[in-house]
Amino acid sequence: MNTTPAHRPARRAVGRPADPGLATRLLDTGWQMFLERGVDAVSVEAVAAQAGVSKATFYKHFAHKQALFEAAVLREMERIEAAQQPRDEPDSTQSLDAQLRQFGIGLMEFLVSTPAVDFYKALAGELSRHKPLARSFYSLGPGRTLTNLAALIGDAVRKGELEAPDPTLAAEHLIGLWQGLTNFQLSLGIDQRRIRNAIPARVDAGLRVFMAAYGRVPTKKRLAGEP
Amino acid sequence: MNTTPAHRPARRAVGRPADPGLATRLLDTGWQMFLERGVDAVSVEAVAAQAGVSKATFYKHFAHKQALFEAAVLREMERIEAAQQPRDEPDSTQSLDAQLRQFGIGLMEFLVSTPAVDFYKALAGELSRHKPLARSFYSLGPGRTLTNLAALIGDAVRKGELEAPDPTLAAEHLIGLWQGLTNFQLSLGIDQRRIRNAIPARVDAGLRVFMAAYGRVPTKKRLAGEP
DNA sequence: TAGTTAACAGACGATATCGTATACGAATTG
DNA sequence: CAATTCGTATACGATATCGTCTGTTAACTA
Repeated sequence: MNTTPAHRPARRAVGRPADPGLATRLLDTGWQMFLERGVDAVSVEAVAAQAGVSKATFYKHFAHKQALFEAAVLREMERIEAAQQPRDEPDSTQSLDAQLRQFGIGLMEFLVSTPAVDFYKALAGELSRHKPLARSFYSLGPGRTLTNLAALIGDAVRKGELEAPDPTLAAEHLIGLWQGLTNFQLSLGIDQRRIRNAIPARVDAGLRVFMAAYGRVPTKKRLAGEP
Repeated sequence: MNTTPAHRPARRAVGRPADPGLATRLLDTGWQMFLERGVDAVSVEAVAAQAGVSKATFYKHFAHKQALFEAAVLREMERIEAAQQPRDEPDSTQSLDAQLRQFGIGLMEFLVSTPAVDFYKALAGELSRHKPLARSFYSLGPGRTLTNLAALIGDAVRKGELEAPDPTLAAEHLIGLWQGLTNFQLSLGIDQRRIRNAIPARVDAGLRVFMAAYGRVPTKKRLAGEP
């Protein structure tokens, strides 16, 4: 049965070896084209050509065009999940303020990043029809961020550093403060650069407002917007 | 030349009168189908059939399918603009708090409404490629709201009711507090109903945080989330 | 009633894309 | 070299949709 020894991982070493990067290349190319022109507007032939591959070869890797799209979405979701790991675990030796700041900067930098924006656009458009996918994206992305931040805030409350009866609501407030109207601007393709540059200031300003409301000691000294 | 008296508004009263609601009906039907299935996935024939009209008749009203889409977008933008008029002019005899509350409830109810959500989905998806349209939507919708709220806050600052060095930033903060993560939830089709029901509570909670930070007298008595 | 215009029904040619199928070239192992 | 597997090139049938066009009926005015 096996042409290879049983203790080795089964591998077919006969014949021309498969191009190892092909599937990835197709995913990359296809995803990018889908984002630029929309799924329906992109033909399989075009994707194949762009990836330097014949149409027949494409169909050896993906059964339908739709399969390519779904695979690309899944891969993108894995990336989003991976990007969340390091972001959401702030250095707990730091002060609360520094931890929140770090969280905010990580979050905003992620939200502004091209993959996130693109993914969100695609999702809002094509995938609001795929309810299950949309749900799992929410709990994997925004939902998870909310949970993590709420946990951080909850800890601070227990330590007496914050006063927040509902940590989840507080977390949502903080995220809202950071976000402002950037969600609109980003998904409409406006001012991406300016937003990116303003991230630290934006995070600080939001944090000051947050602390004024939720801080244990009312720290209303300097207001957001002034040195 | 004129078959009608010159002092009358020119009207062609000869022949079978055009169905007055037809263009509107086509716009309604088409827009709805576009939102449900996406522009490319909807055929002209399907739109015509759904509107109870033959394909030929469709083409007498719109040159292309694209023309229908663009016309529908423009109409939707006009609606959005119209919906803004009454919302953004709060009763100035009321207290600041009441005015802001009114503004927030109006805003959130609008954001949650189906037309707004649908339009936003469509825009993020299909129209992020139409830069000019996207820009004008932003300044007509979110941008305008921001301006109006900033003006309201600026007035309050001049009256000594608020302390906000940068009213626009303050306005963005307030909107962000109100919005929270609803933008994600809405455009992903999650929990629309729950969000709608929670609007007043959400607006109040956000407002309390806002006042704690920007209020002239630190009003940090009861925090958001507790009676 | 005659003239005129709106709308209908349906066929049409022109494309475009899908997914498949066929035959050939390329790379690798034994 | 022979066997084998990957990929290429390209043609193919099957749809599907586009936008047009023809001929007919409906509604209304003068």
